[in-house]
Amino acid sequence: MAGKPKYYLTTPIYYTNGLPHIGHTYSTIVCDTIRRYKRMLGYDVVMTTGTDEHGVNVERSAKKAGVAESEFVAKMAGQWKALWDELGVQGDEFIRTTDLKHAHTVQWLFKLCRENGFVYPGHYTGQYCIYDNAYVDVKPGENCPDCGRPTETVTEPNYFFKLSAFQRPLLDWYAKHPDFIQPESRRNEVLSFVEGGLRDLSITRTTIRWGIPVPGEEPHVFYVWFDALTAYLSAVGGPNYEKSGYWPADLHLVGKEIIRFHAVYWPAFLMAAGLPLPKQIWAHGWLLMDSAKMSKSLGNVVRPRPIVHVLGMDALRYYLLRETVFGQDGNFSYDALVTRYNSDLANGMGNLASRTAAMIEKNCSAKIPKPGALQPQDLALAREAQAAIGEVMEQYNNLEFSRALESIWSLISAADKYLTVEKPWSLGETGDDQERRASVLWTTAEVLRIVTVLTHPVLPESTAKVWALLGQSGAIGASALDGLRWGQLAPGTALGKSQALFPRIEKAEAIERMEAMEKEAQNAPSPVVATTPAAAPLAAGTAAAAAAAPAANEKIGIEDFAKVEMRVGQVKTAERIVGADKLLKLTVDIGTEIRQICAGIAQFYEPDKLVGRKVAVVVNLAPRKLRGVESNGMIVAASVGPEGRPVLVGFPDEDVEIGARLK
RNA sequence: CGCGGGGUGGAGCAGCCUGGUAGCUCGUCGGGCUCAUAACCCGAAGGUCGUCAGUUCAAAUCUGACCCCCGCAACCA
Repeated sequence: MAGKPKYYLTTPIYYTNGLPHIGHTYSTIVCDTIRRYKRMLGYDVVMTTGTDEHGVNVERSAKKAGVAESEFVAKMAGQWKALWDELGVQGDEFIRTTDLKHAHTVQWLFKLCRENGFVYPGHYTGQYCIYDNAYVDVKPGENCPDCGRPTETVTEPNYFFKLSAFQRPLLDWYAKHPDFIQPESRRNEVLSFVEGGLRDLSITRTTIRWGIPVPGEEPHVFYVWFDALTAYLSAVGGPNYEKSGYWPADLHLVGKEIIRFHAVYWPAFLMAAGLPLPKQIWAHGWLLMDSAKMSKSLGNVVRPRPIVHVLGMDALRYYLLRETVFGQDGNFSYDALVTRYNSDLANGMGNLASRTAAMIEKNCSAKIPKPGALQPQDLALAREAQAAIGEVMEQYNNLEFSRALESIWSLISAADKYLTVEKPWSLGETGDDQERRASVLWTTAEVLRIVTVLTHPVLPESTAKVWALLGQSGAIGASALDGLRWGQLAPGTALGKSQALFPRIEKAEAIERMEAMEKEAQNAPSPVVATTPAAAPLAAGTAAAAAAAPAANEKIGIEDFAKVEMRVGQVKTAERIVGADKLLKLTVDIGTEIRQICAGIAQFYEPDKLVGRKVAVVVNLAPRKLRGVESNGMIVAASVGPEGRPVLVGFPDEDVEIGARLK
C-alpha cells in the first residue's frame, strides 16, 4: 500500500428520512465507477458514503413510528447499506452521523473554529410551530405549512459561524483553483452567490434534541450542515486525518441542489479551522422522470430495486452513465432503459462476446489462437483499439462517462464490422485458411479483451464474466489500466465457460415486470421490497411507511370516517386571487355560517359559473392561509387524469338542502 | 423581475465554451450475411438546428430581444 498514491472521494451523506430512489442511486453509482477506475489505475482509493441521521425530521418520524431515534436511524441506515450492497457498490467507509467518531470530529472542528475566533454566540429568530417543534419558513402571523396551526415568533440563543469573514478568502481560493467547482455553470452560480455577500450562519440549536451536543454548552446541539458536511472528514480519521493520509478529499460528488453547501460552507468551515480543503466539488444534474408515462399507475418515484431484479445492476449502471451527459440533467424512462439494454448490452457487447467465443470454441479447440502474420486490416483494427484506450482514459479522467462509453461502443461496432468483412466462418481447412482464421479470431478476441477492461468500471459484474470467458486469470478489477495496450492476449489460453451475458428481453414484458415490482413495493406495509431476500427486514410501521401516504387498500373503520365532517354548501361568491393561477377564493354558505374557502380549481372553473352551485365541503378542516388568503374548509372534487384535473362533486338527482351532512 | 433545465430529421439525445461539410442511438424502408443473444453488416428516406434581429467572409455554435415546454418553490386543505 505504501507507494500507491491515495485518492479519496465521497458521495453525499444521505438524509435518512426516506429510502433511496434513482437519484441517490445515480450519485452513488457514479462515485463507485470513479472509484473502480482509479483503483484500476493503481490508486489506493477510499470512497465514503453514509447517512445523515440527525435533526427534527428524524425526531418526528421516530416518534410517529413509536420507536427511539437511535433505533429508527439504525434501521434506516441498514436499509441504505443493504441497497448499496445489492447494487454492487463498494463503499469503503460507511459513515453515520450518529457514529461516536463523527460526534468527536464535529466537536473538534467546532473547537478549532471557536479558538480561531470564527464562532460567536447570538440569537436566531424565526417562526416556530410549537406543535411540530420546528422552525417553519413563513412570515410572522402565518400558520404552520405542515399542520396549519398558528406559529410563534421564537428567539433562541445559538452559535454563529462567521461566514461573512470568508467572502474574500473563498473568492481567492476559487480564483487560484479554477477547477475547484465543476462543471463551470455551477462554478459561476457559486461565484455570483459569494460575490453577493455572505451572511453569518447559525450552526447550533437549542430547540432540537436529536443532535450532537455542543460540549459544555448544553442544550445546544449542532445544526444540519456543520454536522453533516463534517462526516467526510470523520470517515477518514477525523482529528487524526493526517495519520490516515486520505484528507484532503480529492472529490466530493454532489447533486446540484447542494452545491452551495459544499462549495461555500464546507471550505469556509475548514479554512476557519485551519484544515486543508478538498480538491474538487463536482455537481451532477438531476434525473427527471418521464412522468407522463409513469404517473398513471405508479406515482413518480423510481426505485432501483425493480430494475436490478429484472435487468441486472450493470444495466442500470450502464443506462445512467450512458444516457445522460454527466453534469447535465437527464431523463429516466423504463422504455429507454430497456432499449439501451437490448441494443447496446445484448446486441452489442453480449453478442460480440458470444460470437467470438463460439467461433474460437468450434475452430480453435476453445483456446485463444496463435495469430499468423497480421494483414493491414488487422492492424487497422489494432490501431483503432489502441487509440480507443487513450481516448477512453482521457474521457474517464474528465468524468465524461457517456463519451467514454460511446468510444468503447464504436470499437465494438468496428469489431463487428471487421468480422463481417473477414468472414472467418467461411474460411476452409487449408493451412493458409486456418492461419488466417486464427489471426482474425485472435484479433477479435483481443479487441474484446480491451473492451472488457475499459468497460469494467461501469459494468463490474458482466465484465468479470467476459474476463473469465477469455480465460484471463486474476480479478479484472485489479488489472492495471495504465498498462493496458494492444497485443497482450496470450495465445493458447483456454476459454472459460460460455454464458449469456445480457439475455435479450422483450421490452413490454420487462417494463411490466419492473412496474409490477415497483407497485408491489409501494403497497407493501414495510418499505422493504418483499422480493428482496438480501435486505434486512424492517418492522412495519416505521417512519418511512408512516410518512408515505397510506396504501390504497388499507381499510379504515367508520369511526375514522366520522371524523371528517362534510356538508352541502352553496357558493355565494367566487373570484380569482391575484398572482395565483390555480386558486379561487370562494365564499360558501354551509347552512350555519358562510365560510371563506380557497380551492385550487381556477384553471378549470370560471368563477362566475360557480356562483349558486351546490358543492360538497369539508367543514372541520383546520384553517390555513393559501397565498395569503385564509381558507376555512375544503371543496371536495374528483381528481381526474394524470394531471389531476379537479371535477367538482355535484347533486344532480335531487335538490339537497344547504348544510346537509354527507355520510 | 423566485431558482434551475431545455427547444437540433418520427422518438430520445450529442454538438454550442474553442464559429467553417449537422452527428449518435432507437424507429422506418431496401439490400447483404448466416459465426452469434431473430444477432451482425451495408445503403436510403427524413432536419429552414424555437422566432426575430445583430456581429462575421462564414452562426446550431457569439450578442440582444421575444415565444414555448419541463422540474423545484409558491397556489391545488
